[in-house]
Amino acid sequence: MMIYEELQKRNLIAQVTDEKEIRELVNGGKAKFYIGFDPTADSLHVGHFMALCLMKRLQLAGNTPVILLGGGTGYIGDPSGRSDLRKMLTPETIQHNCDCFLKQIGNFIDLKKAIVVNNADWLLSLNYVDFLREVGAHFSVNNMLRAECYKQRMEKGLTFLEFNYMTMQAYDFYYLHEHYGCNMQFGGDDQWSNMLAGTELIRKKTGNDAFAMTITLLLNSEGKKMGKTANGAIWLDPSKTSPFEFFQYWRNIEDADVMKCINLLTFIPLDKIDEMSHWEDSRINEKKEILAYELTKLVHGEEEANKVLEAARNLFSGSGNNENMPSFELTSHDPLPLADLLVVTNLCSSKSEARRLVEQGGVSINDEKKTNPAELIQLDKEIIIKKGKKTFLKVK
RNA sequence: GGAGGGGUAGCGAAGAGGCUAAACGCGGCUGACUGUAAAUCAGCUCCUUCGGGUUCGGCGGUUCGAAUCUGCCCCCCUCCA
Repeated sequence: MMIYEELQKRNLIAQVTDEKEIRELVNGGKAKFYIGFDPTADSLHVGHFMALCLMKRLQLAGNTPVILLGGGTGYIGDPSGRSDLRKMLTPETIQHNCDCFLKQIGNFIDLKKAIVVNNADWLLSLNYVDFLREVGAHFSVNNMLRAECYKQRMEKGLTFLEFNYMTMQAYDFYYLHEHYGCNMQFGGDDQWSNMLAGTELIRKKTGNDAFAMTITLLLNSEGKKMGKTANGAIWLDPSKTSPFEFFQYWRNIEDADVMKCINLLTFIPLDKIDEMSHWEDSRINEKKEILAYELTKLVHGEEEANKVLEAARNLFSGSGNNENMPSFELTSHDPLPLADLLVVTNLCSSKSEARRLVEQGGVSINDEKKTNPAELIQLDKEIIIKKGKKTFLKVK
């Protein structure tokens, strides 16, 4: 099966500008495609992960990826899909975030066979009046305001700064087209208007065709964005989201979302996926485990995935082996009241919360339920704290 | 620049001088039931040394007492220019 058909089968493709042309380019390995990553945080998240997987799939099929770090667009902030103004980032933060991104991207993509660029290199030195004449003249404000990404903001307020984001992204595409022969752009479905602006700009300025394709947004069965928890995004950086947490996130997704995620996110061959979709309902947990394992392997490596899988199995089917359980190292081993211990180990964010949790019977230590938040806990040897049904922590 | 309407907990939204750490809904957490799922049911949901402390865009003022009244400032929305 050709790569384009595989992407289709996996439901990865949301929208395309020209299906026939894109199919030919991609299947023939002739696509030089770019995906932009704006440095909004110091780690990539699951949304980026999908884009990177797509990049990897296309790279394996012989196409050339162009990784665009948004060192310049990070100064503006994309209003798409946002209900409020993004916080302005300092130049130092932007640089730091770009560095973090590139390091993580290198874990997925063979950078030797890819082109890495940073739009700071051409955006930051633009001359305002020149830019308005060269690029601004090709944009219709009337059309821009009709774009979905701005419509949402027309009520809540949109700054001129953000309004220009689309022109920047379009210019990126044009620049990459001119200097690197880039003929295609991929991105999240919320980027559609920005991407179209790019293909139009290229056509107007050069008469050439360029193409755009968006990736399906990862939504759960309730239509909400996946890859987020109450505590924020699921990060790919192990120091921000531990491999165990990462694994558990996928292990705990709803039944209705399992096959969709396997399709969209894993590299499991389609015939195997087809077979899995015919498994009996009773094997649903097996599917979840495969999903969690495969993704952990992709993001954190096979060794780590094996450890985490084993840790999860031991914890939930209770063989007693806790070697790979998430752990926390104390700096002091003096006895602590239980509530304080929960705060110190980051299991609770305040003592009040800790106290409530204990009083509601949500905490046990070494399998013994604790109900007194003031109880002094001896810490001279290793203990295992269980919070709720699913959170385990080895404290040493 | 002018006129009007707003800013209350993670979000939505009541409250219009003391009975308010602030109704209600969503979300989140814990417990029960389960399959580490969903649905359902029950409890919890600012911090605390459990005495109290700090909150309703910000800084002042009035008052015994302010989320509520008041002055200025910031931000958002609608209309006018």
